[in-house]
Amino acid sequence: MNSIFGSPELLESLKEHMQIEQFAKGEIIEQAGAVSKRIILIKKGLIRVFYRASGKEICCHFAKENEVLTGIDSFFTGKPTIYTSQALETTECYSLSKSKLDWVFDHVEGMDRYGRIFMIDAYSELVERYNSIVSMSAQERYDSFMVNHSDLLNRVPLGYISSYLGMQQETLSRIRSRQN
Amino acid sequence: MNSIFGSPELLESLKEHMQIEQFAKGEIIEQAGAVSKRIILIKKGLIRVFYRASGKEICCHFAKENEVLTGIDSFFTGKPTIYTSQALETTECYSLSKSKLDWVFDHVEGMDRYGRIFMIDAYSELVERYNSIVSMSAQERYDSFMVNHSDLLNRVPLGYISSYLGMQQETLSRIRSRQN
DNA sequence: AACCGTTTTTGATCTAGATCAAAAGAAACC
DNA sequence: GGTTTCTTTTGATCTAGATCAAAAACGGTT
Repeated sequence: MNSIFGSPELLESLKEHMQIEQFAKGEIIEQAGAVSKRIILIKKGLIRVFYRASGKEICCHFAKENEVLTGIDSFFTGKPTIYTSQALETTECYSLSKSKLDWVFDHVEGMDRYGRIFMIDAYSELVERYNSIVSMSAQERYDSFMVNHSDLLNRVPLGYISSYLGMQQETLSRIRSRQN
Repeated sequence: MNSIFGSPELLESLKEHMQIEQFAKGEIIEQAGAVSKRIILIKKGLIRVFYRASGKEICCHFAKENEVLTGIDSFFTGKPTIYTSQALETTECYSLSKSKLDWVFDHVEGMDRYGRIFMIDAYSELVERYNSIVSMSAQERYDSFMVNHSDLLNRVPLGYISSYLGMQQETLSRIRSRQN
């Protein structure tokens, strides 16, 4: 999921143009309403991405070390994002500004292709989440989360995970307890 | 949603390399399990895309005239698709084989960029559907479908629409009747 | 260790939408 | 026009998960 930075060698050379940013636990990295202006590669830490719908915060993504984070809806389209991202732990990132990335897209051979492939990956991931919510029960969604992201269970408050899984916190708690 | 073919001029020149294909009502265009081998631009008609989950057919997409259809999961990755596409009306298409499109990606300047943008559009659309299923009631999903796709209501059997909207056919029927 | 705020669990009740079943309408076919 | 088959509607019942409410558990802080 970090193929947007192309090959490992390309990533190394891009790092020269990237800034290191630090975020404290709880700090807002990007606020809903703004235009996403940087792409982030997480070195260490954990971020949640959420949006508001009918008065509630809905968590739609977690990103941890070695993963790439960007408001795809906004970063590539230039429209204001509906997503807020927040550090859940002390987090250290490499960040690349949009203007620099645009420069890279325009000047580095093959970069558009990496971008296209990055989007295909993101799309496939979303398709899976969509299907899981349409055709799986709360229990099944929890099971599948445990298979793919069991490490997050101890790093993320339950309420964020439950909203990510599309259920109430109480429901998740009950599922978890009847599991032993 | 047909930006994958680039500019209107590019589309015109691509049409020379495309075949015209006809499908009868009910005909299967691409079967689940196969590798998607062509991209289709619909000239006239209507197609549904569905997959099987827990014994049921779930409709995940409709495509009509002037829209582009491809198994994104398979066409770009080369893996077998889980989707079946079927003509719901007599349908006429332009079709471009994967090998030709790959050639285009390799030889036509700027094509990867169109591909990337096509993916961004597809992604945005999916995000909206995902959010609607997570945070909207059956009634609200129906309302929003009516705003965006009211024309399909008379062209598509109710059962396909209900599965597209993530509800039972009976539920959709009831919603529709209490509307007057 | 006692206090306070946050997170998680447990209990009781409610409801949107599923499921099961059958009737009513439409189309398609001879 | 009547019979068969497919589609939609209507009715009765059931259930997963939501909601409301309160108790327990878990940190931090002083």
